[in-house]
Amino acid sequence: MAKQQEGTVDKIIKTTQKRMREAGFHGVSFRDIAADVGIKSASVHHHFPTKEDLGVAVTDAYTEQFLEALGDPDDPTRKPDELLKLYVANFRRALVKDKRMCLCGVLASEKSSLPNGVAKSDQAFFEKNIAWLEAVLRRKSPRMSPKNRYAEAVRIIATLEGAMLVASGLGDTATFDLTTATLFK
Amino acid sequence: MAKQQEGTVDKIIKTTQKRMREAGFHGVSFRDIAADVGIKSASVHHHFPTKEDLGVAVTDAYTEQFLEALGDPDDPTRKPDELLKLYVANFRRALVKDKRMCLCGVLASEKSSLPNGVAKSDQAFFEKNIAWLEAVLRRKSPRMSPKNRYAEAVRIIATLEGAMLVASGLGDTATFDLTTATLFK
DNA sequence: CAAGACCTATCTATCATTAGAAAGGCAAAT
DNA sequence: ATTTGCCTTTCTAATGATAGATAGGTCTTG
Repeated sequence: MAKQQEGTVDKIIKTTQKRMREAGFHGVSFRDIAADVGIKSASVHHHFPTKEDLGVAVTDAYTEQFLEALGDPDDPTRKPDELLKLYVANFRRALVKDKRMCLCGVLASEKSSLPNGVAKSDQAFFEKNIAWLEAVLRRKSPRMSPKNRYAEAVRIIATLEGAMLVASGLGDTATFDLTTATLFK
Repeated sequence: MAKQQEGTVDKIIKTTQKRMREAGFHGVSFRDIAADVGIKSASVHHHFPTKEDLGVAVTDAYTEQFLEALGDPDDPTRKPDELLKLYVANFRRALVKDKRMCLCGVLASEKSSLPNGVAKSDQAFFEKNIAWLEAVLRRKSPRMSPKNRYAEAVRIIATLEGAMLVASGLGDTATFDLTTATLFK
């Protein structure tokens, strides 16, 4: 049976993302992924020869999907404050709806043990998020210095990642709202 | 040769902590730990029969050591503001000096895949930290409501864990200072 | 028929875990 | 003081399960 399942690659990426957000890079195996998708592990290797390849693909897809949901930070039809609220809502959804940490947060916590390519893709997630936030802040507070803008952008993403982490550690997603309530003021 | 090495258990715990902070629970093996300590993996099992046992011991030891470094939050000879600065410094040291994430932050990010005992010990770390912060805040701002005190305590630890995570993701420890600079005001 | 997707089958390495033996320390019994 | 025996620690050796990865075949589609 060699049906070229239209979405096998997508299924693999989606399943891997889910599992890696639960167990980290080292807590996921080709066999588990294959079983979820309904194929054999050799078939996963056909699409992603090495685990590093798979990790990079999953991380990049996650980043792309995340940024796509945010949209253009310079879109003149949306106010900076709305965009920042959207940003928080995006993280909130990842935690409350998916019941899972941010993939790139999980990977960041085990970064020094990741294959090079995965570590690089993970870093790109943070850099792109910071760039998006800086763009919004440039519109919101044009007089803020670039240095302070960068610091504020980092502070926002750090607070959100931290809120997810602690909510996860406490096993209580309500903690996220408690933490992020005072993010902007 | 059956020399009862005085500190074998301590060495195992220390080595495991170091490795788990780099690679997470699933990224660590009995063999690696044994090799670091200079014994065989069977000997590690003698002290910690299962990986869950080892994980619990390491997490509890980390928590105890962490809280010990903080000291009594109600010590009248130390001002609340000093204690909060000490708290930040404690996290900073973990990141900058050890060049590693907080152990319990790493474990929190893969919590849903942890053995029950480890997940429980990890949660205890956060609860005890929050209790310590609440105690300090009770002295610093006696008129603050218990609910707000809790929220503020969670916000503090979340910001610190998030700052570590993002600093790790960016591969730049300076990010930690940038993020935590405006923690109190 | 050529290419892509998936398979069976297998490899080697590593995983956590266990059984059983050797070796040394310690203390009661001699 | 020496012997006896237990306790702890560590070892060798092996278990079955699982890891990532590969070779080569089969089927389907274009």
